[in-house]
Amino acid sequence: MGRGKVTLERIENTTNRQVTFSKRKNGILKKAYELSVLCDVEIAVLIFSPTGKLYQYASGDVDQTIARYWSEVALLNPNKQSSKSVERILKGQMEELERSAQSLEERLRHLAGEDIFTLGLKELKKLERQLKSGVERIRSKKRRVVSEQLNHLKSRQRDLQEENTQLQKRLQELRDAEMNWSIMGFHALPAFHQRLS
Amino acid sequence: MGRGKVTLERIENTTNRQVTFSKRKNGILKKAYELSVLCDVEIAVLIFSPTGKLYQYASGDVDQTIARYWSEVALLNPNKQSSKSVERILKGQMEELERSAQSLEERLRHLAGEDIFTLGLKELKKLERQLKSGVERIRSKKRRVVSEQLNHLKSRQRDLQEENTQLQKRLQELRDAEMNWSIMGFHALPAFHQRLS
DNA sequence: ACCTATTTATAATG
DNA sequence: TCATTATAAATAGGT
Repeated sequence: MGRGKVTLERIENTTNRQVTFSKRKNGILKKAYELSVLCDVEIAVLIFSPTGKLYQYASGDVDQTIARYWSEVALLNPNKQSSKSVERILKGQMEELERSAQSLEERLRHLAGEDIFTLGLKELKKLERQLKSGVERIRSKKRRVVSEQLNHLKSRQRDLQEENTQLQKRLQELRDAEMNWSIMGFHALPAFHQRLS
Repeated sequence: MGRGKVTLERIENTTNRQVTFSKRKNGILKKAYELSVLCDVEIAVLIFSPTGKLYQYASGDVDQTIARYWSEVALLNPNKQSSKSVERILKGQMEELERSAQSLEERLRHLAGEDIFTLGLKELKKLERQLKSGVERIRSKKRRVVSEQLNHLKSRQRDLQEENTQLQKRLQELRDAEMNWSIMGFHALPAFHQRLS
């Protein structure tokens, strides 16, 4: 919508691209706001400009929307929660736990209902067994949740530690390079480019 | 854009609201796609329909974009209040789970008490004992492990993340400074010393 | 779901 | 970056 028709590919002219970004970003954020008001829905938009700046809109709390997203995704594919974020995995396991607790409760409701006086001893013993195994299932799930939480946090921690080490190293290299320039003049500048890339 | 001008308030007619939601949702997702292509930017859109269904678009990986959002937000407010929100939500769900387990236990106790005269006394008492001790074991273990170890690890993780953010920032500053020298000559060198210190 | 009158977004331009 | 305007695109209301 404009004087020329748009072709759906990266705008090569930098200025045009930035101008278009600015305009369309505002457009999307406005539309997101309108949708949330008109239709009373939860929406979150995250945009990172070419220069890395963050623009966002959220009808409510961004974090809450993200949490909701995680729970939804965890429900949709319970198997793919492998190497993703800690919170997402936690959330998925929570949902699983909740489901199993719910089914147990359902069975309890049944048991506590009017049928209880009609049922014979055998049936009641059977229900007892089911209850026991249900509780045991929950217990083991909780155990698994705890151990997986710890494992994931530990591995995340290891990753961060590793990353920190690399960053420190990089920073030291930059300091070394800078020192070389100070001492030797600026002939080493190209080396700086190499170290940075 | 349509035959009538739109007023920015919740559409009360349910059918209209759903139709409008469907249309505008598609519009926003399309615009998000176009923006990502035209301007080569990272963007993520999360929409939850009135019925709770999730619609989304992300130029790359949603989780990665969310991760980038976290790091950016952490950089903007160093008081790191944002990441606590997710924790709060998860904690709330933990507590909900705990409450549900508690009510489960109560129901079991109640059930056992009522049926004590109808059924085998010994067996029911045994069941109750097992359930009580089982639930209590779960609860205490979870309390101990989650609130202590996990809390500790999470705070360490936050510290590391914070440190990483600072390091990244520092690196970026160095890159910026280097770029200035390339462009403007080396007049800015003293500033480099300041930035490093 | 499809149509089309209208509104809205925005590309080009100054 | 800001304002204008011609035009493309989105969509409200209707079928």
